[in-house]
Amino acid sequence: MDTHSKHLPADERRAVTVEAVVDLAGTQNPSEITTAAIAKHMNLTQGALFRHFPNKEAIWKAVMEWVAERLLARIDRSAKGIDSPLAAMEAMFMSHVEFVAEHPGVPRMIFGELQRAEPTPAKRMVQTLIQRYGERLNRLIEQGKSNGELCSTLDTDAAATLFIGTIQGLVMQSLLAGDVERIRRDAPRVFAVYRRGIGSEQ
Amino acid sequence: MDTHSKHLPADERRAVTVEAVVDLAGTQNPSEITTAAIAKHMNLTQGALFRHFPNKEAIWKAVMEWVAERLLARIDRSAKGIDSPLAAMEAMFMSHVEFVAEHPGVPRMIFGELQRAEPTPAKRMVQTLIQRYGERLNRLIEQGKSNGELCSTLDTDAAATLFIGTIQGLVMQSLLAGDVERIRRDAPRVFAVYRRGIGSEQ
DNA sequence: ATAGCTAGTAAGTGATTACTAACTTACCCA
DNA sequence: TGGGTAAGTTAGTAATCACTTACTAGCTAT
Repeated sequence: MDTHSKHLPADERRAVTVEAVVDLAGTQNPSEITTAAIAKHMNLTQGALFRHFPNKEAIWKAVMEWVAERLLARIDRSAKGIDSPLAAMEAMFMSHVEFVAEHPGVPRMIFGELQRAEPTPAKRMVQTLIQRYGERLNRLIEQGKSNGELCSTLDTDAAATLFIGTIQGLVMQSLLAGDVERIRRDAPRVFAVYRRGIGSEQ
Repeated sequence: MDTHSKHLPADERRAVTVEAVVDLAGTQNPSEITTAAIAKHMNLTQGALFRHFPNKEAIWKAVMEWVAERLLARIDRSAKGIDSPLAAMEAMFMSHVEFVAEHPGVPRMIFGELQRAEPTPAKRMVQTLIQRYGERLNRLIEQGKSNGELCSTLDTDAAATLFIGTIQGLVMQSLLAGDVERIRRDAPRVFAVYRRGIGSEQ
């Protein structure tokens, strides 16, 4: 695992770099992560980073690619084989929460990237990530409506916005309390309220 | 209004500074707002800022004080005289949304401040702001439960978390679309889903 | 009117930043 | 086994940052 070999092939070094950034974002403000801090965290000199990335922007792009890939794969896997759209949404929610609890830096990076004024490559990556996320949600919600599991008069877009906001609210609470674990504990209770808001039964 | 008088009394100059920061945060990443940018935006030299604030941290503290004061006053005023707890919550929600639409930089500053690692004065101010916000919500939700307007088995903390998350979700959507106006348009539809999640009737 | 003070300017300072360039080390294959 | 290359180190660079200092302009009270 943590082979103490210095010289790593370029692709491995890039992967390690991405993980270092994700790691650092878990404990400090993403916008304050310097290339020196990244290098130090992976026992490398700062200059060596620029053998593998043309500039810092490219590092952020790679990081957001990593996030988009892993998060979408995770929620897809969690919902796979679940027939009930509502149950699939719950599985997506919980696996998303689990992902965030494992990588607390992720929601910070996403939000931080979104509020950039300039359309950086990393920002565009985040935008397509959330767009794809939204597509999956919309599909499930529509299925649930025709299925009868979800309220037939439900506003699909509003429900999708609220789904993501629900997670965002959990993240804020964990930031407030300075306690990442809290997000795992609160997630089922908050999702229960959300489910009631979109469900048909009662 | 925009008196072109240079020399301003200290307290007025501080107020103008705070407004400049709130303004700038509406169009650029709060963590990238420099003292030079602040000064330029208010037609002042950068050095002059330090006549009125000991350091940049103090500027941020003043800004978050401004936000906390105005936001809490706004939601208090909106809910005042409304007997129904649920109606009061809706009024709070809409006035909060209105506040955010007027000052799009506010949620960015709040989130940005929250994810600071060090407990800066500004961060503490945000924490007490959200704490007070939460108290008001908890009170209303409890009232609504005993009142019969809200589901009697509702998880109060979860409902409060989701209330804030609902707004956070709207903010994310507006950041994604790069369209602040969107938040006003979507707010009623998203709140309707939330209301269904906490309400008793159906 | 002018002295005293407040507010503003201009030009710095050192620290920190992303990025570079010259040199060195380790790996791999002919 | 030695030569070429990929990867790492060291010591820079210019730019930018928050903050300071020496000086100046303007308001106000005696």
